[in-house]
Amino acid sequence: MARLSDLIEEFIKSMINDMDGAIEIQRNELASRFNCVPSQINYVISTRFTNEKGYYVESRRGGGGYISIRRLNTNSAADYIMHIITSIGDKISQHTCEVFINNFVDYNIISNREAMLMRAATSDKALMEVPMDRRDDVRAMILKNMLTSLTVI
Amino acid sequence: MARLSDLIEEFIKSMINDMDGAIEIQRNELASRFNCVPSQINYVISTRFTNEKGYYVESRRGGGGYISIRRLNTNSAADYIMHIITSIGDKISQHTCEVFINNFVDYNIISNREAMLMRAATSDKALMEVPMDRRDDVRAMILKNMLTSLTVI
DNA sequence: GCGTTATAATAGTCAGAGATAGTCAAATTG
DNA sequence: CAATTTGACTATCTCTGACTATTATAACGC
Repeated sequence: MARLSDLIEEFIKSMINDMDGAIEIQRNELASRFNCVPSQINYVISTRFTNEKGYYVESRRGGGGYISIRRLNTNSAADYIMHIITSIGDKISQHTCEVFINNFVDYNIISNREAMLMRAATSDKALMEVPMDRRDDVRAMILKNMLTSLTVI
Repeated sequence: MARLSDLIEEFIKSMINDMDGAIEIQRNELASRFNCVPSQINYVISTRFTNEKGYYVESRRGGGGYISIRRLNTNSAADYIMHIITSIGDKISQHTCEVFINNFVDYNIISNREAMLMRAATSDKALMEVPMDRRDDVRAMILKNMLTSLTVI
């Protein structure tokens, strides 16, 4: 049986996605949407939207009160990636490409496995079929495309 | 006379088969189906669904709790990938490529993020710089290279 | 008008009840 | 004896509700 807390968590997360990383909700409104007591919302927030999980929560009581939830890091990771994408020109060598990829691993933006996939896709070995003088162009496109896919979440 | 534990083991295994390698059960429900105490389920799991025997078990207590059992792909994942690699010819269309990638996700061989990276690297968009009549060759090489990298880990 | 005091509208806390699963050792079986 | 079965006790997660805390706004007294 699906837990109510999980449903609420999902709902909030998709709201956050829709709203580009930050939302402001009203506890009672959300509770009544899910037919639960308001304190259940606190439970969900305190167990699922913690700091360690990358969220920052603020709230205010009284008339016009609210709970705001912001997703941390994710956006700055996306920003960082976007920055790198724009800094990559029309061409990139295999070596420079690897430097970038290693940086992403260092910054915890991608996992080791993901790094291996990216290296594999941009290696000279993979681009053997492409004439040498066009390889760095193709590589740049592939790398940019992969990076862009990461910013979509 | 067949021991109860063996019956439960068989039951779980056939469920896993029916469900393509992964199930989620409720301890109490299963116990009452076999008219035994709940802890018997733990016994069966700890003696028959161990890591060495190729299973991965997770559980959660509390309301809506569950026990999930997954059959590991261990070496067969690498075997499966190698098999796919050899079955990919010198050319592959974007569409066929995506079918493969989606299958890998379904078989838990790659994560969703990894799938996105692979799609991004093999899309026509990424290969724009490559002349149309060479694209499927380059794509095949990139895909094979990425797949090979996965077997190394 | 201005400061003070209710009132209403929020959100927070915490402890207890309910719903699961885990552990371990004694009893049983074959 | 080794494997299985059982059950009492424990651990963990979820849900609920009573009580508390905070804030905005309206009402009041001067």
